[in-house]
Amino acid sequence: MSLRHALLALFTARPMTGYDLNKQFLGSTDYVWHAADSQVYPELRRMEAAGLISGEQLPSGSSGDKTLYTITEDGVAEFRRWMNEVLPYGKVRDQYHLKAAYFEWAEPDAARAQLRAHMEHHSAQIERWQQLIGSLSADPGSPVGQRLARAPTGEHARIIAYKRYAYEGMIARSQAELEWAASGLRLIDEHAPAARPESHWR
Amino acid sequence: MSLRHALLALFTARPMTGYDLNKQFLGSTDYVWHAADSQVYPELRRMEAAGLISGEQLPSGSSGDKTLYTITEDGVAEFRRWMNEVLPYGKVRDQYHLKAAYFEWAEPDAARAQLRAHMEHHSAQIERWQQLIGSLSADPGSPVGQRLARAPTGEHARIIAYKRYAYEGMIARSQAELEWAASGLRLIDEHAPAARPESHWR
DNA sequence: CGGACCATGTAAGCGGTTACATGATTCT
DNA sequence: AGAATCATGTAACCGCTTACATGGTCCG
Repeated sequence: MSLRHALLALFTARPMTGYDLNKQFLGSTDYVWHAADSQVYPELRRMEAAGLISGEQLPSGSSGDKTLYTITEDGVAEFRRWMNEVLPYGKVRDQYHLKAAYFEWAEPDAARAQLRAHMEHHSAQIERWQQLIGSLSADPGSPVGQRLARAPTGEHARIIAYKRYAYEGMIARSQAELEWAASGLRLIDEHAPAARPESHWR
Repeated sequence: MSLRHALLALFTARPMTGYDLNKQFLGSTDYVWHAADSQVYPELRRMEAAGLISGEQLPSGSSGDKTLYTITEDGVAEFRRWMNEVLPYGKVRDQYHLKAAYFEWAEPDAARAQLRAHMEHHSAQIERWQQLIGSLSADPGSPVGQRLARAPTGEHARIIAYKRYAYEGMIARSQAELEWAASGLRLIDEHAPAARPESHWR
C-alpha cells in the first residue's frame, strides 16, 4: 500500500484537496509515482477514517464544495515510520526485457520498432526529469517552493538535494535503457539477414 | 496479461507441465519475469480453454497424474502476434526513488540502511544474471539447450545473442542502481550532521 | 522411516486500471 | 456561448499475492 505513503509525502508539504493532489502534485510526482484520480478520492476517505489526515469542508465558488485535507500528527508519525523502514524487494517483472530475450520470434522491423519506442519513451522521461530538476530551486509557487516555505532555511539545500538525487537516479536508469535499446538495434542489424523463424518452427 | 505471453514464450522451447514451468523455467526466467505457482495452474487451464496450448494426461509414478501441455498453432500465432506488437509504456511507480526524494524525513541511518539494501539486492541480481549468461551456450539439458535443439544450427548464435542481450540489459540497469545508491550514501554523509526534521515540523 | 521433491490446486483479498458519470466555474 | 478547468466520485474488472491445502514419490 504505497499510494497511501505517496499521498502522505505530498501532504507534508501543505494541506490539499483531492483535485490538488491529482493535478498539481501528482502532475509532477507522476514521474516517480503515478496514480489515477479514481484511486485518490476513495483513498483519501480511507486515510481520513484511519486518522492520518483530517478533512475540512470549504466552499468552492458560489455553491460547490471541496474538501481540504491536512495531515495529522498520526499521519506524520506513519509517514516517518515508513521512511525509517527498509522497503522489501520484490520479484522482477519486465515485459520489455522478456520480449527482447525472444527477438528471434519477431520480424526484425517489429523488434526495431519496439526498441525505437523504448528509446522515445526514455528520452521523453529524461527530458521531463531534467525540467523537474531545473525547477527545483526556482519559483516559490511550485510544490518544492511550498515545501521549503515550511522548513528552516538551513534545511533547504538538503531538501532540494534529495529531490534532485531521486530524479537523477531516474535519469540514470533511463539513460541505461537508452543505451541498451541502441545496442539492440545494432544487434538486430547484425542478425537481420538470417531467415525468419517461421521457417524452422517444427 | 503478460503472464500468458511469458508462458507461451516458455512453451516455444518444449512441452511442459505446470510443475516444469514453476520449477525449471520460471526458476531461471524468474530473473526477468516472476510468477507464483498459484497463478500458473489456473492460467494454464484458461490457456487450454482458449486453444493456445493443449494438455495431455500422463501417469506420474504409479498412481499420480500430471498434465503435459504443448503449444498449439494458435498459441504460436498468438505469441508471434505479441512479439510483433509494440508494447505500450505505462506510468512510473517506484517506491525506492519516491522514498529517496524524501530522505530528509528519515533518520540518516535508516536512509543508509535502505540504500545498502538497494545495493545488496542489485548486486545479487547482477550475479545471478551473469551466471545465467555464463550458462547460455553450455549444457544441452538447460532451458536454452532444449530450445536450441528445436532450431537449426544457423539460428543458434542469434537465439543465444538475444538472451544474452536481454540479461545484459538487466545487468546494466542494476549497475546504474548500484551507482545511484552509492552516491546516495555519500550524499547522506554530507548532510548527516544537520538537525533531524522533528525539530522543524510546524 | 523421514525428508526432499513432484504435482496441483482453492480462496480471500489487495492494489490498481478503465470506463463511466456529473455538474459547477472560470476564461476567452 | 463554448472550452477548459475545477471538483468528485462509482462500478466492474484484472492481474497478482498470500495463505492455505493435499497427497504421492523417490532416495538414503
